[in-house]
Amino acid sequence: MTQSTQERARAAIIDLGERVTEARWRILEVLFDAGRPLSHAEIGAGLAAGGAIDRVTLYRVLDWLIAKGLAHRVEGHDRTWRFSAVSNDTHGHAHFHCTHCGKMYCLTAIQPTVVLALPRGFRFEETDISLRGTCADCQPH
Amino acid sequence: MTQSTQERARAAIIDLGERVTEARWRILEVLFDAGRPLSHAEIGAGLAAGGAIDRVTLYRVLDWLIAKGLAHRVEGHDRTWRFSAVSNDTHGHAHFHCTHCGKMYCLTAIQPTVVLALPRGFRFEETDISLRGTCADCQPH
DNA sequence: TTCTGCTGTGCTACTGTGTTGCATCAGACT
DNA sequence: AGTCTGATGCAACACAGTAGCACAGCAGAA
Repeated sequence: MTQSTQERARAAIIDLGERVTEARWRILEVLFDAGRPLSHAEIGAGLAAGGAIDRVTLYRVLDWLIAKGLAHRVEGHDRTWRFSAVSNDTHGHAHFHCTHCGKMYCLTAIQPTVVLALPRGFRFEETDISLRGTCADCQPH
Repeated sequence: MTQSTQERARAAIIDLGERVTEARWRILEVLFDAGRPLSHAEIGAGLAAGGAIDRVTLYRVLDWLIAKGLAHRVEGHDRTWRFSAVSNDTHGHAHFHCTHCGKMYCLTAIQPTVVLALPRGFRFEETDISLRGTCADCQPH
């Protein structure tokens, strides 16, 4: 299992024709394994087992993954970025942020419909829809 | 003009039966004058003219205003909180964040419609809808 | 108006997230 | 294996937000 996501990660970088460094494929592997947006700290914890990677390198690799289209960045409700591997549909899906455990989930299955109109002169670029609540793991019963 | 928002601010605090301190009414006055969500730094700048107020006090007064229902907190795209005076309809409106000048606007006139369904076991509490783009002041022409 | 007690304020110091500069190391190609 | 470019690690920094504690100012009583 781990082997397969590791190979997926390496293959994704090779496909771009970019240098396959340890930091890159290990970080991407963690993102693949998670399947949901992870905070910087969560990624760091996920990497710890196989030997820690420097904080700064982690930030730089994440920026690189985003620039290369392998990851995307979401903002949480706790003023920290979350990073997740890019799946087929990256755009237009909402995120759910659990106020109890802090975990974030992609609501990819759900296509939100937002009806909006802007004041004159405003130019729209992107919409973020985020939900707050408690996730299934954090329900009292 | 300034006189009237100042009096509005003092009156709002008096109505609660709470202590009318300089920090409280001056900060609330700045929020009333702005009419849009302000960052901590913007509020600080707005206060500077009449004598600066300590950073920490500013945070505490803002927390107090929120607790008392006189202000609400919005998150921007730059990982900082924005604070705005509470108007008639506080809930359910979207926010617009200008990627050029960083200013945030409330889209109170617009009632967004979001159609969403959650995975089993998830309990929903609140939705945030935020738009990114360029505001009227920052258009090229 | 002055006194007094409570609580709000300011100062200092700290945490955590994210960034910058620079020397060193390692991946890819020959 | 050798070389070169660019990625990594380290140290230091920037900035938002928070905590503890002593002092000051607001509001009610004398």
